[in-house]
Amino acid sequence: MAKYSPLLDEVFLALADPTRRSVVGALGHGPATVGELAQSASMTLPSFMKHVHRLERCGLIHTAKSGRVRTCTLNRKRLGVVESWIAEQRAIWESRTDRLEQFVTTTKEQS
Amino acid sequence: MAKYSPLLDEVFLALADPTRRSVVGALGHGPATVGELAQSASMTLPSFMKHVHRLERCGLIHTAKSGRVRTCTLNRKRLGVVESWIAEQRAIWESRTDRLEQFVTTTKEQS
DNA sequence: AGAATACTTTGCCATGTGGCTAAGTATTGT
DNA sequence: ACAATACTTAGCCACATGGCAAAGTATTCT
Repeated sequence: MAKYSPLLDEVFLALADPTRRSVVGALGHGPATVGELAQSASMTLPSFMKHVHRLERCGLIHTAKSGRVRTCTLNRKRLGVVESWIAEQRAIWESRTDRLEQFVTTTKEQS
Repeated sequence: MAKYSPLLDEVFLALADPTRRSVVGALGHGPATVGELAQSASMTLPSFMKHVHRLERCGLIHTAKSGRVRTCTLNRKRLGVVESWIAEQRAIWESRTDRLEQFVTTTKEQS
């Protein structure tokens, strides 16, 4: 359980940048083109594209090119991996496997 | 709304590393010393300390030294900033401010 | 055809990240 | 006192990240 997950690495890393979180927020309202998003981020296109690529690579967004315009859409489900991880942590906290409990349990079993 | 949050940057970045997520997972069972944690991460202490510092800096864990031993404890509440951010995103999705809705609303107002 | 648009590719650069070894410091055990 | 333990500090290194400008490509407009 709780194996190493490259996907979690990528998703958390993607969200660790204000520009990218702001893109996620913007796309929450609906799809937008790379140009529109880059402009609102006041950043050059090449720089901005790196953020788009990173978001796309970990599946947080999807992009498609039509003519010369690339449109980005949010993949809402992908945030689920973060929620799942947090839920997993909660499960650990709530499980009766902490040290004190373990001691008590073991002691009981021995009696 | 949804201003730039250095705390979110730090928390997400802290969680974007398997070693650090594993520390969070381990501390979910209860406090542990730096030495114990470093050993289970099969990493030298200096390297491991960087992870500890990063986790502490963003408030995900708290550490205290007693004698020559430093003990780490998880700050469960800190994961709340991630949950809040995701909740905020959900709120955006569910708000009626997407493009189609905005168009409809604006059009109605104009009539 | 030629110009304008919207990316895309390339290459550069400063800084950050994550690992190590070696040496230093403060506690604790004998 | 001396040795062992548990960090801590300092310094090095390879690679990743995040920004830019300049030049290239594919569409669309006139």
